[in-house]
Amino acid sequence: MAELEKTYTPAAVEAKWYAVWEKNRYFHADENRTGDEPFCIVIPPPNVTGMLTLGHVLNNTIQDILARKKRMEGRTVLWLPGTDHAGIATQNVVERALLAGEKKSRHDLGREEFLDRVWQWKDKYGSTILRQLRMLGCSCDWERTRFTMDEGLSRAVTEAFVRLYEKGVVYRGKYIINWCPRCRTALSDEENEHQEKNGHLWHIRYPRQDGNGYVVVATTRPETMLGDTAVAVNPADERYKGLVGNTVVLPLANRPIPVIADHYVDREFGTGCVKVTPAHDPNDFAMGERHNLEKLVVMNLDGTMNNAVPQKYRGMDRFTCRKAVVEDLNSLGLLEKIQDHSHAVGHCQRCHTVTEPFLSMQWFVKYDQWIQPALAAVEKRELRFYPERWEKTFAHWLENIRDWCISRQLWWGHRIPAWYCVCGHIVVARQVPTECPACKSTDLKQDEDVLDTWFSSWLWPFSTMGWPDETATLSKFYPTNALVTAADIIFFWVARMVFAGMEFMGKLPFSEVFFNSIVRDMQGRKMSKSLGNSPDPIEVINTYGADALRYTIISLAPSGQDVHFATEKCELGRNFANKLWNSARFAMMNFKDQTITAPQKSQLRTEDQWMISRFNQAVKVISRAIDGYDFNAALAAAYHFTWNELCDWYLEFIKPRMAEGADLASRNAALHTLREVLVGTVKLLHPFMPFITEEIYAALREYGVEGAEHLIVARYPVCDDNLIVPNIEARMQFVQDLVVVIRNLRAENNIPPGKKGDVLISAAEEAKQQWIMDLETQIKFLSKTGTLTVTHAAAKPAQSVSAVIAGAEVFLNLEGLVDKAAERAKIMKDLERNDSFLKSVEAKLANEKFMQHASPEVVEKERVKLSTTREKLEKLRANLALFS
RNA sequence: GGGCGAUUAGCUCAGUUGGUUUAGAGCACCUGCCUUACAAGCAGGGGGUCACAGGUUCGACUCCUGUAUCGCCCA
Repeated sequence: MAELEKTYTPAAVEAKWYAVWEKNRYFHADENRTGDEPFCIVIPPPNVTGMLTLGHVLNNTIQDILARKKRMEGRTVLWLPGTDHAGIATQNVVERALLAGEKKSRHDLGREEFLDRVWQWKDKYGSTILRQLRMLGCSCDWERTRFTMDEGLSRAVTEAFVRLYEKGVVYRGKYIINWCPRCRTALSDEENEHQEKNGHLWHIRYPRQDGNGYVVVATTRPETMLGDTAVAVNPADERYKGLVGNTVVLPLANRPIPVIADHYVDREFGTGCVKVTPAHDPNDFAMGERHNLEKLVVMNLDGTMNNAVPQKYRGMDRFTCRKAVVEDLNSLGLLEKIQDHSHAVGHCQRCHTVTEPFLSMQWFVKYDQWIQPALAAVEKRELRFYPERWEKTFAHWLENIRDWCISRQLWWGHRIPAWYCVCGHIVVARQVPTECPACKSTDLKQDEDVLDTWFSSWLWPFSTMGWPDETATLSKFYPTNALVTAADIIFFWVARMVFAGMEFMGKLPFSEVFFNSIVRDMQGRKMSKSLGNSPDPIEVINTYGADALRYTIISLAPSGQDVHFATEKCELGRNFANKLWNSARFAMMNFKDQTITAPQKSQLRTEDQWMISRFNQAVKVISRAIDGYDFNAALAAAYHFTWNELCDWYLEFIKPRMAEGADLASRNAALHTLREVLVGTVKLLHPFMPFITEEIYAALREYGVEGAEHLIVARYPVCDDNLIVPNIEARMQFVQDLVVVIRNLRAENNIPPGKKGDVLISAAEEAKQQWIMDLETQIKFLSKTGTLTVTHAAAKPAQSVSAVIAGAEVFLNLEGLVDKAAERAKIMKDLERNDSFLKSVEAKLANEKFMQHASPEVVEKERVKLSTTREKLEKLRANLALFS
């Protein structure tokens, strides 16, 4: 028979059970199973180069909680795992390693050789994070692990691209994009992160060509003036009425440029007169289109100035050039003033270099056709977000997006399936074309660029299931049920998956999206490598156990708020695991002495019925909370049930029935109740703490527990409302109050722990007297009482202290040790408290408006308060009299 | 500049349609306990004018308006 160690040690237990689960293929979702309701989640694929972070721990623990609960409810659960090739990030990592190791750049190796190296890297480190997820206990269907650059998923990417190109949704064009001069690639608007920077606003004089003075323009980026092709004012601006149509001479470059009028110009900004640089600013680009301005690119791809600028500035870095331009303008007397100015500057999400708006030929995805359907889906509640407020953010973004720039000047990624013919024709095709359909030439060159990583991720919910083929997996599991992710990728990923799902599958990819918290340190700072405030989850698991980490991070994560995490906090989880462990240990120490049989209902004592009632209540609360994505509340309820109700009260209550010589039928009833509730408890806790619960379940099975061999596939408890008995709960509550009040009296009067007390209880109601007698032994045991006397209406014995609860008065005999002054002070305090409470209740009931407006239930509650408080006060006054 | 969130005990947070609350929990703190499940524990205790100012209401931590501080998102 199983015997448990005194403290729970996670390491061996965790490895053992994970192996058992995998061996039994419990994680595997059978796409051919019929007659059940499937449940599916796709993992937000971590970067293939990544290591597990606490953010992953939280995100995946939540997914595992859902997966395990639904699995225990008998559904076929598919939690589909995999990794993302993370174009820029991965390429950067390998490039850095290459530079550090062999002092070579990717260009030294060449495209093919470099890609070989990336694949080698992926093969070597790519499964690290998936292995780490196993250590966390994640019940993913590993047999279906996918990678965004797999053959199948690559085929899906090509298919999506070609279809959208054929519909005109994917197009190629020359527009302003965000350019990272360090990564030397275009970025999407989402990858361009705005940061508030303290900069300057330079006011520059542009002399009029007619020699009639000058106009003053204000700019935050003076170096771009070298690419100006106009100056613009608002047509309604009286100050510049006569200026429009004139020509000014662009300083330094000495080029004549026109003054134009455009409604876009903000009269309030700077001087109300702006420089126009169509090749280096999105708004100026639009103006350039409207006015047919030349679009003059003045920079190279690395952020240095190109040959379109005067000799002096060529080859200068853009920021060096900014200084030079300002100095030169100043020495020419053309710098009117410099103002401090704070503004948002775009930075590369990956390397944090300041990005440059840049005119460039790129591939784009048109968003228009999906915006209204996506908004409608949210509107109609077909797509729900938790917490709900993200729906607003989502809608706001949808209403303000620009087309998606999807081409990247990288090597690592899906190469764009477009070929250019010498004749100028573009072939977009699923297969490598052999000849140009226009001119039959075989001289075709494939586009050098790759696609944005998100162009593969947005297909994830169905590309992982075999799309574009019509597979059994797709038909069973698509659409998925829930998506659990971090809110920082709501635009990158969530929104685009919604688009792709509608476009390619004709159905939303999921109906519910839960956004988990961001994990921060105790000071509220984001976890980061450079701050060194980011604990390694694997070390945490090794120290405290995976269950403890899972427990801790869920209990710390309030829904909708950030988590403040510190490694030591895992003591929470470890302590709870140990508590659970010991409750099982206690149970089994008693199980081994007696064969447990199902008791008659009449053999169940009050505390047994109470425990069953509380358990069913817990089932209801916990199950609902999980289904409502309120994991924090679910776990708090599970904690409270396990620790405070099962351990603190029930286990203590039945101890007298465990003693030698106790009635065996009663003992059996307690053991049976305990066993069933304990099994139920580990079932409730299994989604949160899979390992320890599986271990306890295995041990319990040796004492006659029926059901599945392993907890992971056992049936999740269902609340039986008939077993929730308010009368039993009220009875127990009364007895608990009694025990607490006696303990208080003992503590207040410094009764030594070893000394038993004599207690007299006065209870007017017959029923309450019976409640007490029914549980006399337990009350005595828990309150260290020697003799317990219950009467209808007792006068306070001399040399005793007293306390009043609803429905009873308790006297503890002190054998002449009463400290009269202290006792009086205590009673006075109690009197005052109750008296002020009584007054507030009386005031309410005397208030006509309250009686008019308040519901009958509320009024009744107040009446009950009134009578119980009056009764208490009466007793307290009587007792006080005895001490004066 | 626009939007969203937060502000409750020393710390981290609950408080779900306004009245079961004289505002709760965990940690920390204080007192007493190795009571044969657990000292990673047990029993008891102290500690909060619910950020501030108005308003609605018979009644506000809860609803409304404004202010302050902090954080996030978007431009």
